[in-house]
Amino acid sequence: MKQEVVTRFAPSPTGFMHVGGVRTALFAWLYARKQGGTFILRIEDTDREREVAGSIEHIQESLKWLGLDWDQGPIKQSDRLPTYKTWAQRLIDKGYAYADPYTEEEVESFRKKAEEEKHPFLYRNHRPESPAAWDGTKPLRFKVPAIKRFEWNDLVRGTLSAGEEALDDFILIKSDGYPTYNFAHIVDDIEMGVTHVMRGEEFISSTPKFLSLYEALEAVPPQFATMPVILGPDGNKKLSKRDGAKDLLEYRAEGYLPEAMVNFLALLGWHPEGEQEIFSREELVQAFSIERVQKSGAKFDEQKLLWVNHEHIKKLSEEAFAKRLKDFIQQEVEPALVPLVKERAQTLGQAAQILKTEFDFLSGEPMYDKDLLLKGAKAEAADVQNYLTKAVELLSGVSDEGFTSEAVKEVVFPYATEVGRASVLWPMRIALSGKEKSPDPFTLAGLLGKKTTLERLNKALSVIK
RNA sequence: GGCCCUAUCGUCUAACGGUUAGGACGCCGGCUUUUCAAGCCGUUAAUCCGGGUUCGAUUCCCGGUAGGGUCACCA
Repeated sequence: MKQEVVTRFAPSPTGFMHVGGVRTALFAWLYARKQGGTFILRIEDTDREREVAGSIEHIQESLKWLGLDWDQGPIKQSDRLPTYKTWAQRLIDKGYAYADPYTEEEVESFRKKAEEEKHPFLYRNHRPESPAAWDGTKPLRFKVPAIKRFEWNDLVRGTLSAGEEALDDFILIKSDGYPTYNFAHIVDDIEMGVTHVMRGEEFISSTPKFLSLYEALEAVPPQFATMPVILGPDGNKKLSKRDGAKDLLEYRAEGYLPEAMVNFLALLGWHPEGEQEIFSREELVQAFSIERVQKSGAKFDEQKLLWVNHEHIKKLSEEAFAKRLKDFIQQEVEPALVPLVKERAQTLGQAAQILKTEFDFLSGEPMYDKDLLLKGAKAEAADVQNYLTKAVELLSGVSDEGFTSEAVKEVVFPYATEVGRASVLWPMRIALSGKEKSPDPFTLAGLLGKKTTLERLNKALSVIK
């Protein structure tokens, strides 16, 4: 009988969605979807101090943006306190849990001493001989049943192991009545039937504790798949908020496409067979496999993210891109400009910027600068004047209705080629756009129409004089 | 300090004992109907070091080195 795959994403509500967490969520989601399994969203809100209001909405919005839908949840651990108490009681009954008799200060002094002696701190060295019954005012600690070496399989790393030092009597229930992560996540994974746990490297060293707890609870542990870390752009440090890591939704605000983000994140620490780089969400689901997840950490390279994003923009139809851009800038976009912006902008943010600063030639009255008009022209002012005059003359011969960019090109281009392209086309382009950077003069003329085109050319002529 | 993990171009990665070590991003250069963008073509660039095993190691083993993780009433 094949067991159905169940994965989960279990963030804590800190108000910040870092890309590392998102990538872990993505892999868990990809695997669940690929296997036709279940993906659970669970909120690990057992630390009341760190909880930030609105986090749960923030998490859900982030996942929705990326298109990572969940089948169950959000399940809040804070709603399940009685459950953890029940499971804790089982451990107490079996003699695998006891009340911690020490004060926080006392434990702290043990820790300090161990640190000074350069030994790892192990609470179990201070295990009380006959602890009082747990009344809920003191932390409840797990009594590790057997101090031994652990070895287990990781779907990404292969066989992993740890010595006895990794085992300790950790806290199950805090003195405020809330369970710790160490306890709650295991109870939940058991109750929710989680089969595959995707998680960060930082949990490798605590795995023996988890395994020990599974044994005490007589439950079968899930499969573990350790994800590689995502590192900051400089150095080898983990990408963190402190080093300027952005919240996921900041990328949305900058105009990245969710499918591009998913594509980029999937390729950070995973690679399918073959040399394809651009994938749709569905293609990723098809191609995904845990076996091809990378072991070593990967740097988050925004340059490549930009490229991936641009590739996805290029894949969009003009209509689709126009719709996204409109939604992004919250205003209508001149249809004629859409294809021009689409090939230039790597993000919707860039598109908005280009529209505002470079492609405003349709509306505004260009300001002319003689130096700029002549800058790229490989001819004297007097010659340029002659060329433009001739261009005006040629364009006057084109009918109003037939004044398309193709028609403009047809009459101007041969002439420009004859006398020197740059000498005609550069000043013409500047005359029409007023900008050093712009689309080509034919496109501009077609967009502006005959009347405006001629007006602008004449005005430029008067400036050159 | 203990325990643990990792190691191919600057970056993301391919090559699961035999390749001129491949691709992509970026960089640089060139081409294309002027600028910018796009497009096309091309150049540069890597197996951390030392031992084994083997006819043959990027690949397997051991040891270094480097980087990282962890040792919370945080997750």
